[in-house]
Amino acid sequence: MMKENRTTIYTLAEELGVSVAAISRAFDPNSRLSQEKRKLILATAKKYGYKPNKMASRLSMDPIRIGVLNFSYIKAFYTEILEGIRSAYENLKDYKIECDIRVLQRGEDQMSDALEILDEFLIKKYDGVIISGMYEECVVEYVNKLADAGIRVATVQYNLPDSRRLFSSLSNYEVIGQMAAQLCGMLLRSASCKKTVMFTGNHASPTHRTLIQSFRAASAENGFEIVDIYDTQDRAEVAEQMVNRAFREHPDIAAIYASSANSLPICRFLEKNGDARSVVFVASDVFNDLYPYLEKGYIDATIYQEPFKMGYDAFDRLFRSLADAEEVEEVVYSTPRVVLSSNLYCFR
Amino acid sequence: MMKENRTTIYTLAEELGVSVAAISRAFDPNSRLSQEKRKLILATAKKYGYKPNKMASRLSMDPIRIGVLNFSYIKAFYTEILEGIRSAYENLKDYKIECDIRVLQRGEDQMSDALEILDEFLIKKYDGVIISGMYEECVVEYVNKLADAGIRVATVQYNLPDSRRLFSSLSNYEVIGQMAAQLCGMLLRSASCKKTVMFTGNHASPTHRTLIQSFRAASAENGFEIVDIYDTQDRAEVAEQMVNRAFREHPDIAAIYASSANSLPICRFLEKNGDARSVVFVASDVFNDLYPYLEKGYIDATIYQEPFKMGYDAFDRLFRSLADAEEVEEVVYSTPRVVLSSNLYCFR
DNA sequence: TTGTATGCGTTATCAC
DNA sequence: GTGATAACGCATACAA
Repeated sequence: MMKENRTTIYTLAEELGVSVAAISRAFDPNSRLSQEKRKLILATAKKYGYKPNKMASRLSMDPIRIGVLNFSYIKAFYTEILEGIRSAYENLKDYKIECDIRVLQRGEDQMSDALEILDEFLIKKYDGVIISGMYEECVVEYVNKLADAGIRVATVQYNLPDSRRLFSSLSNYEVIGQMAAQLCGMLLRSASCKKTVMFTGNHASPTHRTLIQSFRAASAENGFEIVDIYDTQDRAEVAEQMVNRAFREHPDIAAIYASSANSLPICRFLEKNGDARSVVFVASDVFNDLYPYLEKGYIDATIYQEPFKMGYDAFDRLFRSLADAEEVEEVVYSTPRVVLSSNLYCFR
Repeated sequence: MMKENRTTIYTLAEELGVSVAAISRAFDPNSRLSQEKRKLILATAKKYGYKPNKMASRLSMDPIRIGVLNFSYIKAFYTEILEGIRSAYENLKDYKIECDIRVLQRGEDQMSDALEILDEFLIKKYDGVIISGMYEECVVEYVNKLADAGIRVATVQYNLPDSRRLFSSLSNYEVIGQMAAQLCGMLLRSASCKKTVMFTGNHASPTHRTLIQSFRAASAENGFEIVDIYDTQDRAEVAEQMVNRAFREHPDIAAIYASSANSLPICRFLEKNGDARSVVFVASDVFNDLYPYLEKGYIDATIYQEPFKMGYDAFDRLFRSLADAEEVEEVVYSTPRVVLSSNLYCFR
């Protein structure tokens, strides 16, 4: 077995007749080192194909401390985001990361509790903070306080573009709206009546505003007409009322797009109405209670945001930004998936 | 700033009055250590939530050496697989991995060249080997030789279930066939004529046999009829002949499913024939030349296998199996995606 | 600015 | 079986 020829700082130091410290410093832009020496080192490093081993380097450094605040809206959805964050942490923790995860629930906990936690993260001088599920204006100020202290903030699911967060990990709602429209169009292709209604979540959230706009814009080119849009306010009772009202006001509905996870009341309505099976129905998200309706054909397709991936990406990129000083794009999007009964099996 | 309280082997060693070596050994099942001591150590480790740092441990061990052999069939597809493998390597190389990647091309290189490389991997006593794009019977023997030498073998894209490979990273062709059928059914929903033809790649490969079977099985429940299946032999000229023949033999074709990446000749045919735009067309894979046909609407949907992910998963899991002695499922599937013109943008 | 020495968390080698 | 101790590849406090 041949002796391995790994090139390390020692190899380079010897080769160039400098100290290992010099080699090490050459790769840290904040480290003082003469221009020429740095240049020389970096050049020969490239020649040897040498890259510092992040593992070994992190080993001799202070741990990176990351705080996570999850203010859950729809529980299942945010659970998946959290699982993504945890999974990324699990994959990266050998790099000496400490992770402080706090989970609050809208309804049970108050916004003030959430903001208090952000202040706690500030006091503890964490290196990075991930905020998920918060879009309210009042959060901006807290994010900026963190940023002022040199703490890098990532947001998940909501953008907070007016804050000084480092980046956001988001669903691409513009694309989702277009996909929903195209699916409706495809399913209505040879249909005679193409009247379509949309059921949204809470109109107040930026999410649904984008979805409405995008779905509406794409309706024409996909050859159908949106006759009405109903706000379910993300509450089951309201959704139930709305679906009844919709079919009363438009008895000849040909297609439905539900842009929120609040689609079960609609499913139940369709199930009760015998011939409603022929109504085209495009839903959102993937969760347990939805499965039977996809399998029975009440739902034709649902669009999945992959919240796990959103959480994973947020943690992963925040770490890389912290550890490698890697540049991060301001927004990273998850790629929405079309889920049908035929591939549902892959998601359960 | 508080002093950090990381628990390490030293913490535990001190706590239990044993040496750090003992702690280390406790986590290696092959290491000799008295039963009671091991038990005690493992118990208190759990109490402290201690897990050995894989990073630091790999640092003091010999590098893990992995050989990769890519025998490309469709170039674009295998390039993506390779990129996935490279990306996983990039993410994991801090764990002291050495990676020897060999790329051959069917047509230019011979099977014997490929097998020779496997023998070279054997002689070099690599720890793991990844084989991608090889399904022929003769490969089995070589895989088994590697396995005999204690080398763990993973295959990508083809299964080789009769060999003693450790696991395979595959597309789920059964699901893909069902998805294609459901998409055809959806697009034909209100159509009067539902005659469908299928164009496959090389019938010889296990891939297309599965796809045909799965697509055929799902056609009935999706309400359409398969009137013919044409083998394009994965060659453009043949595909061109076949599509001409298909429309000659069945002038009233309502839908087409092309299960191989060899779908461009079909696109061109449809483009030439004025009213062919109304023919339902479900294609396979995502690559540059396909974009315009999706955008113009000749292709309604294409099913993407995410070869990048297949390569990534293969490398990632092989490493974990090697480094952590983690159990690996025998088969890991990528999750096929539905790509439409509306979300095509996410893939280019 | 530059070099020396030490530590990071773990395994391997060698003694006992 | 068990315990010291030298690596592993790198960053940094400290000294020069």
